[in-house]
Amino acid sequence: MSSPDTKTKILDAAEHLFARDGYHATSLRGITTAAKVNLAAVNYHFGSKEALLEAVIVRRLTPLNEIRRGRLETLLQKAESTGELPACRDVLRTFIEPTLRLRQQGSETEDFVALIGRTLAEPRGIAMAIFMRHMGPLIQRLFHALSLSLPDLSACDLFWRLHFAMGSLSHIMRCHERHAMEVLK
Amino acid sequence: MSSPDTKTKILDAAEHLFARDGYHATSLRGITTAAKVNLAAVNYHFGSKEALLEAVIVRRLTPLNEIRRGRLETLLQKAESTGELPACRDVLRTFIEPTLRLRQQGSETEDFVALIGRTLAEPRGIAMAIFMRHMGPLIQRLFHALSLSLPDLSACDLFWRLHFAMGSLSHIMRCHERHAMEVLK
DNA sequence: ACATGATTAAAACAACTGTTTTAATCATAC
DNA sequence: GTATGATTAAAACAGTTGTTTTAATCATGT
Repeated sequence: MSSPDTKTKILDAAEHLFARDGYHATSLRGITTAAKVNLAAVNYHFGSKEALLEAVIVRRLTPLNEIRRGRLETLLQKAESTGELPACRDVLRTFIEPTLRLRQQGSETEDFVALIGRTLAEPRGIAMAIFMRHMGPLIQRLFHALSLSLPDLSACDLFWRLHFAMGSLSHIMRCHERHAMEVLK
Repeated sequence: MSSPDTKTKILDAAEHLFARDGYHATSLRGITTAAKVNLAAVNYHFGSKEALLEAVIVRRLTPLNEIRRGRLETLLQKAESTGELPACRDVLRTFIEPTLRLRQQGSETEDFVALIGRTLAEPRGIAMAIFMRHMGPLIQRLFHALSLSLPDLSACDLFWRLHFAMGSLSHIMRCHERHAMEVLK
């Protein structure tokens, strides 16, 4: 059990503290001491505090989005081949289930889920800009799939429904309890 | 139109900036320059930054809770006098409607609503401690009223339902329409 | 007009912030 | 072993933070 390398130690500590206290309330010194790492290591390996936040988010968001995109595309292909409309419920599942499954994998990823939930709750924060930069295309694809599954719904109405669904998801993500899965069901 | 006094100017500016950027991302210098007031005025009138946050919250939360408590008690009395159970929907109304009505009153109170919504989304933040200090008794009373309206529900289940209802309310409070559009592009 | 207390103004305070710099240490290849 | 580049360590940097201090100004009552 060799100690993980500096970069990972920083990412883990930052993920935990950003999720617990928020970006601005967390200092680099707090992160580096928690990670048992020299202060300058953050700027050496990541460049800046904001770049560290982006690295924390990207580390887990990229593979997560890959899973979501894969499930969404197969669902769309299946719908197209059978000529039927994709079910709205199934479309949302491709997005939400991988997220909640991530939390069950361990307490590390639990911090990440809480961080994202927190990010969604701060519309104009730094984290939100980073988040949207890596979520934009997938959200557009999700919106497209939903508009297929609900052809009679206006784009405006669909926007608001998706908006509220995201609000509920962010709430579930912030409050990590086992009941979350049952609620979706 | 005489300019409002220093205390009010500070409260207004702080309310706006706390709601927009969050507690930690807002500096006293940012507040005092926005309020066109000397820097030391904050510590003179309020004592500290945290006490200012509490004053910002209390200013609107106290009268709001007074309305909520009044509506809740009259509802409970009416139920007791008629011997019927209070309707769950009506109980929640006493809590939620005054909140949403506050937002319609103007852009000032809109900031406050956003601030509270933001507070509810940060479970362990400074604002949450202040918030709960002034909400505790009323929430207990609300929980009691809800347990009356849903007598067959276990306390545990009721807790979780109320928990999710609060999550939805906080989401609604956080997102005025203009912010919402940006989030989902 | 004057005295008294409340308020404002400007400056300084120490502590902390993210970042940079400079040296020391490490690993690795020759 | 020695040279080379990557990593770590310690210190210093300039800027900002919340808070205090000191003096000036204001308002108010007699």
